Amino acid sequence: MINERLAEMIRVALLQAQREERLPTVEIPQIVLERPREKAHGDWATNIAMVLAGKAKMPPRAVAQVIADALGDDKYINKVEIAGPGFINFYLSNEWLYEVLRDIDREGESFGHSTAGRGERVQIEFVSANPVGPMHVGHGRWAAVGDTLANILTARGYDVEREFYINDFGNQMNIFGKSVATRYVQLLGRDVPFPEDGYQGEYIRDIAREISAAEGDAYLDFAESERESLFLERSYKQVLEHLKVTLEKMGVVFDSWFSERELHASSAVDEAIAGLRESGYVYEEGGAVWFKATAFGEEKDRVLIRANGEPTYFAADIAYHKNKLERGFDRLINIWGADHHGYIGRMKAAVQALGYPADKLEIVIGQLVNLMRGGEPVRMSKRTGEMVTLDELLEEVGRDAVRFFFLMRSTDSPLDFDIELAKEQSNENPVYYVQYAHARISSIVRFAEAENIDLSGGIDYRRLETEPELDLIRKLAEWPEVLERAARQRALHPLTAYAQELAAVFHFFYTKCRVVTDDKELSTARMALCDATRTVLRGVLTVLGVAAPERM
RNA sequence: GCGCCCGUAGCUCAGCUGGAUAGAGCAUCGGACUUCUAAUCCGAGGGUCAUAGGUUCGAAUCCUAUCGGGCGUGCCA
Repeated sequence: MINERLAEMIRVALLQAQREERLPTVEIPQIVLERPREKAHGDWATNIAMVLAGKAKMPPRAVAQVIADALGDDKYINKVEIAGPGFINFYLSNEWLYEVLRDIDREGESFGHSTAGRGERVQIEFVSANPVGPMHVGHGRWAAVGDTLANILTARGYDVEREFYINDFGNQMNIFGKSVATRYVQLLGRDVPFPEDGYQGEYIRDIAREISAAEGDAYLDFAESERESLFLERSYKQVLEHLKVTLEKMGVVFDSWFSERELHASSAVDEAIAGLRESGYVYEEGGAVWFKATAFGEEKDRVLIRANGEPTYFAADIAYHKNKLERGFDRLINIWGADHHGYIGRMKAAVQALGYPADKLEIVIGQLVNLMRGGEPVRMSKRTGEMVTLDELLEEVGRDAVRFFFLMRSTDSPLDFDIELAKEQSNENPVYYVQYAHARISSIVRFAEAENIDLSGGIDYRRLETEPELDLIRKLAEWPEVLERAARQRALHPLTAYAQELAAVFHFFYTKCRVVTDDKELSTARMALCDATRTVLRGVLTVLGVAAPERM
């Protein structure tokens, strides 16, 4: 990228200046290039002169002057300027901008992608909702975040796998079976109390109703425990299928579904504990089996097997992570809700106890979604029965807006999602703003083609020379940097921000520059610019999982 | 109590490893369609960056303290 090229030029200039003794021979720090906020300050700027001034015992501007004098000519640099307290500002030539358009034309939607990940195997585990009911809105956020993170890491050259960990073991499953069974019995007229900790949601009744509609009272005289376990299996399957359908509506497809039950069934949990015991990180106390998390700087040790002989969720999770690590991934990324953040330390401790470096496991913590309806908070608990499900949200707001909204905010800040607002605002929605830019370009391209303007006969990019045109190309040129940074920081909201910026710059260009004119050469060049913009816009929308409509 | 995250415009939020005059959207007000999509564009108002110190050429950004908010701190999952 051009900033790397500039940094290298500066480094060469510094070395030369030092050789010529115009600068004292001090160690050269990392050369940082940044985009100035003010357009008047050029395309790129560096503060290197100010950083060096102290060590060199020279005024910053004098250092800057020496560096500027030592810089060689470059066809992509128009002008170098010293400004303010000692910034060196670089103004790029239009030739460089035209080169960007050629890159986009050559690379298509993969413009901005790279091979930086070198095929490293990354597994992202996300959503992992308990299969005891429909997904709530928070799950939708993890789905969007995990899927898009997977998309951008793929674009950066990583070999990414999406996995859903099914928590289909333990107490909440039993309660689930008991809830359905009770509703079934009630439905058939028996006055039995609903379990105090049972799931209140209407969907429990729906499942019970389906069973009774299909098979009547066939299960009425079963022993309670038998009925419950039968209904549990049946309902579990149904809910799992439903999860997949909902995720598909979100545009999320998992490569792998991993069942917690399998761990227990295959004695993987016992083996994991045995392994830790061999390494000396397990002891017994008070009838329970403990993991020595304190050996890794944790505040306290954690129970693996309760005094009643039941393994904890943590024990299963250790076995799960052991399994993942043994599958040969170079890196594991888990996306967890903020309510799990106290869990990170002990999980990383466990990873180390298993003999792996702690940073092999990376946890992306996301704050939760506060669902609102007309300004009133809506409770999200599975037990209230009145929650708004992800399905309903998708139904009301639509997949594109849902995904875009979930990705718009920094993952580690809580998200207020007001359903009424999202519906009312649908025409003012940022997602429509971006999609409209795409549709508008498509319309222009259709019109231009009808006017016999085509790009196959060669394009003279030099005809693009006004500020709205050049600004648009500059914005296109940012995409690789945006993608790189988002992937590195595991942050998605810069992607939606960029999509909006690109759309805005295009809309401005549209009002200033007519594409189809009497000047065929100019029309062709502008058409090429529209085409490049559309290509990049598609690339952005693709990683976001949002549609790029041809018409609106 | 301790740990993590957070406090920026009326509202919702950006602000990258410290940089030049703190930004965007919404909302408010005022303009722009005989011409490729007005779901668009242009302009205006709106800020003690929670508070107080510190670090330095330079702080919304780093450090400390205080105030305020969220989450966690299970032999739950």
